[in-house]
Amino acid sequence: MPVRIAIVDDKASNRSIIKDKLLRHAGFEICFTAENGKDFLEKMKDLSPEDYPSVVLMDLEMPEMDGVDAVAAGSYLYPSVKYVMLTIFDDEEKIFRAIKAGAFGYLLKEESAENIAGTLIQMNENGVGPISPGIAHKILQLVQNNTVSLVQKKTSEKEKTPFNLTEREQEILKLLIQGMLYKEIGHKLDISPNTAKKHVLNIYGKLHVNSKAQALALAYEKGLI
Amino acid sequence: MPVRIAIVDDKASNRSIIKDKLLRHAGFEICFTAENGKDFLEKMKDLSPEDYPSVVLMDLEMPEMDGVDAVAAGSYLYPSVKYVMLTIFDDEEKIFRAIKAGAFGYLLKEESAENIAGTLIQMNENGVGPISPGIAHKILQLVQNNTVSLVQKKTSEKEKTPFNLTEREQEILKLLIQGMLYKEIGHKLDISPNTAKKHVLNIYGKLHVNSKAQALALAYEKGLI
DNA sequence: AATGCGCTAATCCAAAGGGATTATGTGGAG
DNA sequence: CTCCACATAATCCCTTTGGATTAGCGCATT
Repeated sequence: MPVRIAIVDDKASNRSIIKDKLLRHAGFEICFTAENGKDFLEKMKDLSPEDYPSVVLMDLEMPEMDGVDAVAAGSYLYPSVKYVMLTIFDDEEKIFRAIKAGAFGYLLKEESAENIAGTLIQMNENGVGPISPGIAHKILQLVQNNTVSLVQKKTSEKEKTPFNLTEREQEILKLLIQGMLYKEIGHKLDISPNTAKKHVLNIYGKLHVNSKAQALALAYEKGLI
Repeated sequence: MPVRIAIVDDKASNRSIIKDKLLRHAGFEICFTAENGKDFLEKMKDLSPEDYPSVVLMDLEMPEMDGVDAVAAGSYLYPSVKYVMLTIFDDEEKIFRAIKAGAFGYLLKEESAENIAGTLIQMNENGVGPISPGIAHKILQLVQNNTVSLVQKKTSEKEKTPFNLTEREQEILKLLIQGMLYKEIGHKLDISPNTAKKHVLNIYGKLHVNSKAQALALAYEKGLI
């Protein structure tokens, strides 16, 4: 059966360009088009469930109601529908908000202009949300830049020891990070400063660094503090 | 110029399969291969910077040192190198940790088996990290499932000069934080190591600390990185 | 009993760091 | 013009590190 598509964009020219592209391929059926988020939701309300589109291509920037809000509402009201953002913007904030709102995919127009149909077919085959490489890269950067963080760890994760540091070594790394000297560490832990030093050097080996400063930098950067 | 590639995988068969695939295309040069993270880091240590690979294809599951740790250390020690995870696993936790550790791309072996070369070429052309659709989808789900949250970075407008450090001193503090020696700082800034040292000692005075480690700790704590 | 690993400890040596001080050149503020 | 802050540079002296090595002890696995 054909894939039922809805197109939401405030520019008539965009709507028709996309529509034409899709109709050149068999297997697509344009369900309806809308000019903005509000228009989309109203048109959805008039449909009976069997007439719902299975995919909505949604522009982000629109008057009346933008794509983020439309997806937020739509993914709640019609959770069976897949919402794919199709926009020229790659602003991190927008990407993040759209995804949080429930977007199933996120395509940059220029990246996929020639390939919307192919992308949608692929999506329909393997159930994986389409994401432009550029967007995926942006998301990856979001994660890397610590602008994003893992909130919950699910199961009782065995909390892997970073770099195979032993407990003692982690303990000593913590003191190292506080700027303590070997002798101070030794005194603090009631061991010889020589031993403290030995541990520290062992840590260097595991971290593949060769100075306190490098160890600290690595520890901070990788968050194994 | 050819793209210099290193391959890190514990299975010799995998290494040669990947190697063969790449060598069938012009424009790739296999820099070296390694059996695990430790092996990789050791081989890197023996290279001069001009011999560094520009891309490292890294398996995730390896004995001795796994891909996450290797990338964590590698992305710190050799930040110019791009690390692409190439694995059969798509566990969310692993994806997240690998990305946090500094992975530039993340490919599923089965998805890209026929297409590693193409993916790498694309990456080299547009500077965008390669990510398998399946992985991108997983990341998107991570964001959606509230397992991840946006951490608002607060950017203070006032741009306070921390601790009355001069511009030069801040510049030097940054290098200090990267774990550089006096002589390295001196070389980097084209000044005498003695001068570098003088600056560092002046910084200590202003920060009221008396060692690199303490300075770093304070710098990180106060966020004047 | 033997093996392996982690924690403890020590020693020697060379390199780097920390502290104090002195000195020169420059540019801006008074 | 002079004063002062800053960047530059050097020297002396002592402490701290980093690297390599050796070794005993306890504990768990085999």
